[in-house]
Amino acid sequence: MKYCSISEAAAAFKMSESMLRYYERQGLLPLIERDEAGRRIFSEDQMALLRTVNCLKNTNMQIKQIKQYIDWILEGDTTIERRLEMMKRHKQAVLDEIASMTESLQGIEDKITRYTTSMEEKQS
Amino acid sequence: MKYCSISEAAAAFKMSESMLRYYERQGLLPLIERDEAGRRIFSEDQMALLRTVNCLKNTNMQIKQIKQYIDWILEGDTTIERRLEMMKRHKQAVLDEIASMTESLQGIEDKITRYTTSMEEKQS
DNA sequence: ATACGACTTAAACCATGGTTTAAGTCAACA
DNA sequence: TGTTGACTTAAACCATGGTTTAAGTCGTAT
Repeated sequence: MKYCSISEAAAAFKMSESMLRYYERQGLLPLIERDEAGRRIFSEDQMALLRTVNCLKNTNMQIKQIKQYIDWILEGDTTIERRLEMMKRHKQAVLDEIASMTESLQGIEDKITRYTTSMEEKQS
Repeated sequence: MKYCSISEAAAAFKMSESMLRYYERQGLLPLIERDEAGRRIFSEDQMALLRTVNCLKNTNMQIKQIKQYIDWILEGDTTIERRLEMMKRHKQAVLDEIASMTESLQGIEDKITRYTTSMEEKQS
């Protein structure tokens, strides 16, 4: 069982150390162990949890909602149905957001086309 | 030439009226005309500009950067190259973000699979 | 021995992107 | 005529998601 320091965990997920401390404070990373000197040590389980938190954060889930999810994990198997429902809802929210961005992307591509044409005309 | 009131413009883009006033204050909607009573009236040109601002905002461009873009539009054709460059960069940023979200989505789908299996086992 | 780097804490601070409030103007309708 | 509803302004307020600061504790390399 290998343990990571906070700097290693931060590097692994391209987060700042203060972000990890902040997440712990917000209850997103419960049960993080400490070494004899009081320093955080991240077990493989904690790294797995951090990976999950990171997925949710990356897809714009709010801290409060991630905390709810973590709380349900801590509560045990009786909350699996609620967790499943949350993940299904979130999946849909992510798909909707991707669709919305993709649609707006078209507007941006239209600008690129117009400006490119305009530049070519200037050339000639 | 049809003009829209602020409430119509807000409804058209699913924004709040205060958001439109805020955007104008930030310089994202310059040159908005007023009627005799001092109320904002949105021309078709302004609606087109609002559509563009909305695309950029929807794809998470920051207000400051959108303002830069609008300022370049106001400056005239000499800024077309810069606008083109900005749109190209932004397009790439959007593609990157969509790719990142899509990757994280996989983690979410994995959870859904695990929880679904777990629920089925409980059933039996 | 000491100095350095990596860590700790709590609390203050910050940026971003709006929303809300209070006080006022105007047009139209009963 | 008066009151309702849609608008106006400037300024204050708010939530979110962190970052920064100050003061202190370790472990180790010189």
